[in-house]
Amino acid sequence: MAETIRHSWQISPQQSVRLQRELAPHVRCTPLARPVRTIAGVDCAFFDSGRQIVAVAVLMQAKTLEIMAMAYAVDQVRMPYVPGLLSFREAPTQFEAVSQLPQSPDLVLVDGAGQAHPRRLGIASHLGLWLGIPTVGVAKSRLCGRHRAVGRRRGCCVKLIDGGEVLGGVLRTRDDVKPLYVSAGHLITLAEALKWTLRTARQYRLPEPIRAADRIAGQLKTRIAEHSGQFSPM
DNA sequence: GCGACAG
DNA sequence: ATCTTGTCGC
Repeated sequence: MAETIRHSWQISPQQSVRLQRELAPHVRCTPLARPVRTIAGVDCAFFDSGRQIVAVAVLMQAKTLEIMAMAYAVDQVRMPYVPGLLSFREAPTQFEAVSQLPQSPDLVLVDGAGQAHPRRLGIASHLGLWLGIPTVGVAKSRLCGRHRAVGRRRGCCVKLIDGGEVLGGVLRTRDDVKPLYVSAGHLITLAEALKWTLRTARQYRLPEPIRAADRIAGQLKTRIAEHSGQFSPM
């Protein structure tokens, strides 16, 4: 079975970069080892003036996208947002949320990069190493790499290249809508990552698992803030 | 030194 | 990410 990684999340930016270089070689973009029957989507929202973070994990039936369960975790924000070091800010809480699900997902869709990262360890890959299960990185914008223009129709896709290697695919999930930057996270191939991203993106740009997690996180931050005596005029 | 830069 | 109503276009 896949080995999992454990380390402290509270380290300096310099140590974070060193750790990423150390962990990247452990990521495996190999074919899915088992059929995907359940898929989870994870996303975060910030509140309390950016001092707290809530991560949500939504479990769905892979075929019907019916929601089976939802779990969340709240934490104090300990790291600022630094391009390239996003996982040190959001992954700890996301890991906790996914761990709270009643059952382990066969695949996890993460909002952010996977292999399409300067040091090949975007948040999807990093979270995958911690969970020890397949993950896909689905970013709404580009972190690194270059690519040609993407066809305007749903399903059109072009390679995202950096340093001579294919890091991911720029995929159009809806006609004439800004494409998504998809890359393998861990324990999955790029082709499979693209297939599952397109397959779960029905009538919206984002895959349903991530979209559901995003929406629920937005509702939760407001509810949690109100419950903890913060200002919420009207 | 000058840009670029997931969420 | 977050602050936020209406509005241009198909």
